[in-house]
Amino acid sequence: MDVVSPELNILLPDEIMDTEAIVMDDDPPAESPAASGQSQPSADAPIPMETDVLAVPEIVSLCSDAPPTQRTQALTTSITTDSILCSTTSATHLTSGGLQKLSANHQIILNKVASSPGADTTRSPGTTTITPGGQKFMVTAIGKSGQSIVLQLPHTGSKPGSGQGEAKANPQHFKVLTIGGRTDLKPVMVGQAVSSASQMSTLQAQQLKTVQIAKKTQVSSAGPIKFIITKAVNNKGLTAQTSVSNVITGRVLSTSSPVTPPRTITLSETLSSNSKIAISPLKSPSKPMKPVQTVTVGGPQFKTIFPLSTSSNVQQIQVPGSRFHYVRLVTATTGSSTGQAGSHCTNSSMTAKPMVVNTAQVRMSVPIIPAQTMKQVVPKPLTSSGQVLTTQTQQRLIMPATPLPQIQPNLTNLPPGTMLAPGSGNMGYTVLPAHYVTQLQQSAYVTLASSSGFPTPTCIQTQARLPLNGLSTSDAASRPRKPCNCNKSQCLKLYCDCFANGEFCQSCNCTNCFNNLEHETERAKAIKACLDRNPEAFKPKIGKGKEGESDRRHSKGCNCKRSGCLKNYCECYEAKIMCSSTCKCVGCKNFEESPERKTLMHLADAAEVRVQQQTAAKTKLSSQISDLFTRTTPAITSGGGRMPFTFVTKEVAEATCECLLEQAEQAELIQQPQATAERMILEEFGRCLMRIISSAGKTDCPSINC
DNA sequence: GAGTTTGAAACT
DNA sequence: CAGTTTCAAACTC
Repeated sequence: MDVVSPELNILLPDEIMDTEAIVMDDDPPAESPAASGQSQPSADAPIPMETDVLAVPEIVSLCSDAPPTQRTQALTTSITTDSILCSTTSATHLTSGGLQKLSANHQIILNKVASSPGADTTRSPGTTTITPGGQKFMVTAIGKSGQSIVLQLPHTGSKPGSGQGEAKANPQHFKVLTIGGRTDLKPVMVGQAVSSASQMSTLQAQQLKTVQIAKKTQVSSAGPIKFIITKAVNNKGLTAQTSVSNVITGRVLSTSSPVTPPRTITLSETLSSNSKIAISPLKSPSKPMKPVQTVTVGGPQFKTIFPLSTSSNVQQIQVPGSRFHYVRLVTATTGSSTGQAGSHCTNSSMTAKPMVVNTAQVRMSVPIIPAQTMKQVVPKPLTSSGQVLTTQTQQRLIMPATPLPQIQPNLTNLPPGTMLAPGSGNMGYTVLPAHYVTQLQQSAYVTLASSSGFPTPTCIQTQARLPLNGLSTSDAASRPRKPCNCNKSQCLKLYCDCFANGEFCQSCNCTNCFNNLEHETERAKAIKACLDRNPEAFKPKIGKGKEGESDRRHSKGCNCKRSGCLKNYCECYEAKIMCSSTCKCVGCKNFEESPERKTLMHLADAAEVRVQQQTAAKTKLSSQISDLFTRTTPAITSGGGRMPFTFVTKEVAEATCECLLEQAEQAELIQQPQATAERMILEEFGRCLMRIISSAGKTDCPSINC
């Protein structure tokens, strides 16, 4: 997968440097006559915006692809807010047409049409459509209390051959669409989808697809509408959810009149079978959100890329108990400010939820940090005045529209999972390590799961990682990160293992460390410098060898001269691989038939065996000691007994010594050899011990009689 | 723990 | 590209 999909790039040129969001409503004219009445793009505003409150109820409809006779129930709700923020994680390429099918099995077209009640919500161009077979779509309005919208897709027969089998495998496949900013997400089920709250548990257990649209209280009609749809799509349950998610930000058409053109939000994507979508409200009306603007681009390198931000809108966040730095990404805004940085994301249950998408084609990940769970350490103002703007937030764009000559050519060479976040540096990006993403996601999941009243079974997910310098994903994830000890490199050169592995320094012993978010500018520059020197600087050094060769081999090969490639100085040896033809080492002994290597291996094996034996012995000894202590404890507690050392009193010791001396005198008296004398003494000592032990539990003061 | 060795990375 | 320097990890004592 391309880092920047061509479809996405189509949208980028006008977006890259401004704060406009991606329009998600421009269906192809041929297919969307309903959308033809939308705000017409202009030179100044190529992307229609929707900013005004609708005076007329809007119809949010979800229609299936089924024939008109199988129309989806359309629920009507009055939407009082003008902007919608959604975030979506998906493998979808957002096209200008707003639709790109990746699979026929799961297609979701979410369409919001501003029209009077009763407007035709059937499957017509520009209407929301969900077409997985037998899936139900639940829409919940959270912008207004009690205005939950539940849309249910009729359990129509799936299109022949388009995932029908999958639909059968998961006959109850729900999708929840929530509109508004209400925090207490309690979807109301209508129709045959789910009729009671008690059924939500069932819903959770099943494949749940939730599309939740957070609506912002309408403050102004001038600003662009934020529209982020967040969807987490899992593949085949909760296990092995290696995925990448994509957040697509866009705008809703702006309407300034009650008689507005149809407002259409079209989100199209293809979901894998058994996929799940977890959508979250991103803000509440009372607390304007900070749009977490993230764009993830997945691919072989599992990149997560955050869009360029012209302002320093990265807020560093320190999560107590976490050894990772977190960063909150906040979009620049143009409206008034509240000065409440970091307090706008109010819905912890669904806000800033890392979404994981797993599709057959791409893997993307977008961690969106729940603001409430994080302690902001170094809030970075969105504006020069340090104020956080809360109105007319402008959604930034996902990916640069035009190629970034500085970064983009090297995007594929960043460390696995590298995330480019808006930064204040010259590059405008902050490269976040892969582990940050995972850790951040996991942390967010846990937080969300614990704090959310909304079902979150889909949130407990894990993210597989790509190999990290030859380590398997599990190894890379589980291995204890070795703290670095850098002094002069500021941890911004490849000397630093943390930096080289794409990690931030954390709990390291380094001095003058710049490998953290506090020095994002320097770090970004350093990364760029490294990539300039070597475009593959952050690629795993240990990769697959050529066909017929060893599975693992050093990409560059080592250059050892003195170590014989049998010490950890050698990167090949360190990676437990043998040197290959790519190595330029001298006196290499790290090859298959090398006797030195075999000897070393044997020694290593022997050492390992010894370690295991020692460990076993220690374990056994500890167990015995524990057992001994356990046996003596009852005597101590129940019989008023004493610890063993308490009855080896001074008197007892003196008596014992007297016995031993007497025994020695006797041996000397009978002129026994020294060896015999020693044996007699030791035997006497043994008898003394036996008497001490035997009398310990009987009397308070054991007597020693020779 | 201090000092040495080593080789990758960085620099020229 | 090659030689040199810098650097931090590995290693030794």
